[in-house]
Amino acid sequence: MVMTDTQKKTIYDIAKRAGASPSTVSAALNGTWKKRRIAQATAERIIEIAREHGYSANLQARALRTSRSGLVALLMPEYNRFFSNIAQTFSQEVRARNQCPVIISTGRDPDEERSTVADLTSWSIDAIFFVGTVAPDDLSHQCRAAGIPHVFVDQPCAIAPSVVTDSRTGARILTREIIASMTKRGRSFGDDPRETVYFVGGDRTLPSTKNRVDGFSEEMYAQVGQLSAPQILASTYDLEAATRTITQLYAQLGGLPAGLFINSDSVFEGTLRFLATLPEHELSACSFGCFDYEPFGQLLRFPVHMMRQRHKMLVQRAFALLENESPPVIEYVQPELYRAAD
Amino acid sequence: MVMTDTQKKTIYDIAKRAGASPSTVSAALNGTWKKRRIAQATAERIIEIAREHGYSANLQARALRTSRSGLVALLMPEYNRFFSNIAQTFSQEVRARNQCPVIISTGRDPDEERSTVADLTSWSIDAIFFVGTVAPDDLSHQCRAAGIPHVFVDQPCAIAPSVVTDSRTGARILTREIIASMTKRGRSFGDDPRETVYFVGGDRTLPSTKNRVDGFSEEMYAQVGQLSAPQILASTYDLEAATRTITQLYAQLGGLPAGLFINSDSVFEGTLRFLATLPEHELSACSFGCFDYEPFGQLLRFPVHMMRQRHKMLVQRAFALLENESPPVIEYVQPELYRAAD
DNA sequence: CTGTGCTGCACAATCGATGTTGCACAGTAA
DNA sequence: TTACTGTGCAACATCGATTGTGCAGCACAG
Repeated sequence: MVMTDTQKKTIYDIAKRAGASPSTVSAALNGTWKKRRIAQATAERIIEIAREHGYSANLQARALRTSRSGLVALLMPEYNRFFSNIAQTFSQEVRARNQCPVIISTGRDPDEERSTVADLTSWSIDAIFFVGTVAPDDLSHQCRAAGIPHVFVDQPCAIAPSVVTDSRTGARILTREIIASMTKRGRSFGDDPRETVYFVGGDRTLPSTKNRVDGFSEEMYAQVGQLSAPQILASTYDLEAATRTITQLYAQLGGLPAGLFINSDSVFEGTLRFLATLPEHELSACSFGCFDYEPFGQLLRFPVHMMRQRHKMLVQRAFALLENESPPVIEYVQPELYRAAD
Repeated sequence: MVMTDTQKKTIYDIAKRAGASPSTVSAALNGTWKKRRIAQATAERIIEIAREHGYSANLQARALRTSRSGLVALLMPEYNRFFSNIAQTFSQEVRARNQCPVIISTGRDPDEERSTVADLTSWSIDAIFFVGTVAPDDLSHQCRAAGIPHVFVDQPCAIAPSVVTDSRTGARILTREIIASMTKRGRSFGDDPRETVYFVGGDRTLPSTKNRVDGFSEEMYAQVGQLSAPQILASTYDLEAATRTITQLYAQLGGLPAGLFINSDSVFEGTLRFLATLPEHELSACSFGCFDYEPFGQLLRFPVHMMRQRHKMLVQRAFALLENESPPVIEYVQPELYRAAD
């Protein structure tokens, strides 16, 4: 292991040391030497010399020449627990393929998303994973124009392969659980606006929230036969907004409702900031469900049912779609119910 | 906005359209046209044409030529809450500088770290931020050999600029809070091994844990005048291991101790998996402190004091050190105490 | 009319890796 | 000996942007 100098090593340096030509060195090092009819002995000698000199290829040069960068990008809105899990899995999968993960959060800003994709195309990115993006179709067009394979996770796109959680079914199941929990607490649906379940958080203009609202509504109709518009308070995923929403709801109803369907991790956190100020008995009279899994949710002062999205499966299926050059399809992954001890 | 074809545009294409030479186009587009004595009219015409044609530079080519990539990397162990916060801030800061963040988790594996840095050097990375890495000195040498500016966050390095939380002071303060909480609960230190505080989780071979153990020990000595070796159970940050540790401790003591110093987010989660199985009165008899901030910790069935690390400050100070080409120094950032309502 | 200086730009080398083409040489068949 | 087939490798063009250098053309002084 002789590090003669700390300078960059190129195939030209190695070629000189090995008494060979740069093209031979290149072939030896990237394994194409057999195709190129380089003698095995020559190849091995070159590889050994490269190792000794700590050679590592200049990836910009390679990418420029081959127009493939070995970079795979993940665009996500923010680093909350769900997206971080996705990022973690993504990172592992990419590295397992000997590529380099590039993870970027765009804060749910469509312009930011557009310009990020533009940046990435300048990098000859090999593929892009979009997670929870705001304007999928635009992004897909951008990628298509640049010839970049891409896939959508957690938010479907009509014109590109997508893998999403089956939010509608998941929401039905979670709603059913909340209602069952209410019944156990001896609460029943009535004319008092407090005696029902409220849906809090998320953005109805986005498919995932829309599907959860649909699932929630369907189950409410099926079980209770009634649902009023004000029961659904879904305009944003913002944490602070969630705090305001629940605060207002509490003021308006003169207390907590009988049940709360909490849409997402961040909404959960925002809601809890208000709930933390309430006395124990008010909390234990309400039935909670959260569409996202938060481990700490198991240890709150009150039970919370949770829908866990299977991030590993989502990402792995997304890779599969990419690698099979899938046409635009939407693949659904079922979430898992975590049932709290009531 | 005429998109004649979806193919890649190069400065050569633009040059042809503008009736200029590629070098002139290059100068016009990257703002050096004044230096190169290009007429303002020419520059503006070229810029306009480039915009019309949706030109965007091939960054590989630029990086190859200039040997600066515009990529800034962050290496971190995993995506827990603390590191995700760091990643979020990092991402914003990098993009604010018109560069591209590359975030990679290496799972606390030193080999993984080494090979990742090797990969990154092949990308002519402009700078690397190391967060919570296992073997800082090796990594620093690697970077130095490749001429890559770098900085350590949350884990100091003797031979490179570092920004870390003042863990020792933080641990003293948190320990003091736990002891105060015990006193409120009417528990005092005695011969019964349950009547004291235990330190759980982390890796004593790592500086941050070591400093927290030191702070913990100092405060225990100062306040109680006694401390026994078995009180410190710090061998890993692993979540499952934390569950096992607390389970064993409980079995061994025949119950919870009077106080628990929980080292880090992930250890908190692991510990809670066991604590969740205990009855309320056992939990409320114990005083908890966690060295990390977890918002959900405010809403558990029992109070938990927490030390919040200031991730934004950590990252911003790290950028400052990098940009000033700081010599090897260790900069300390004070964490903030979140005091639970006992 | 020659020389000097400035303006405005084009030319060409360069970064490092890739892959196509082609050449020298050895071996074999005719 | 000649022609032909393979083998093993080197030369060279190429990817697209940057940058040092050079050279027209013009104005103006001498």
